Amino acid sequence: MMLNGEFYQRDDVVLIARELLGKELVTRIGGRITSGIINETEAYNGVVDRASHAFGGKRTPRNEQMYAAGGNAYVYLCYGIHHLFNVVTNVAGIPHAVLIRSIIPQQGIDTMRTRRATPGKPTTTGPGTLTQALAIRTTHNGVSLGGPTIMIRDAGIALPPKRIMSGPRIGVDYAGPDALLPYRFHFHPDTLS
DNA sequence: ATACCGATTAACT
DNA sequence: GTTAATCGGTATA
Repeated sequence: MMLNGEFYQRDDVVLIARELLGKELVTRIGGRITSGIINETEAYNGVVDRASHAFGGKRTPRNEQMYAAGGNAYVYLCYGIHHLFNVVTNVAGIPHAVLIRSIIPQQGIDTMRTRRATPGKPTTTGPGTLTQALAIRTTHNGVSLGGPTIMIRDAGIALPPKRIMSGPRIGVDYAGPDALLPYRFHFHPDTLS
């Protein structure tokens, strides 16, 4: 059910990004449980990836969590506004991470709508909006993904490889040749029953 | 101490 | 399609 170190601490972050599709991300924050099925991810391949915060072995107070053992959260602020949620992978010392870009709402949909407070706009599509819907903030940087605050579990959803699409990552044009790598994975919400 | 910029979003034209 | 919003991280001094 709940994903564990065996899942997170593997070496292939691109494979993990693909396998996180269809898993359920759950938070229990502010006394409310909210969750959604992950349907878009991006892999960030550590020191050799120009798009990664840890490219070249860079280590700062912000990205320190990327160097922790796989299975916890790396949350940081982008554009001064948006809290972006990443899953740390690989063993301690190897700074791999997977950015969660979109979920399909499951539990606590009313709560998520209230938190978003922007009717007519997607409630959980986009890395900044899903964190708002789930109430994930930079204060959750470093928390375990085994709960009790944030959890990722296998909801038993089978995704045929045919439904999974891949392509270049979003907003990383500055990364030169690495901007073209097919490290983004997603599937269309309609293909989920 | 100061300046520049970003793994984005929403509200515009 | 364009652009303002908004502030921590990082580099430079």
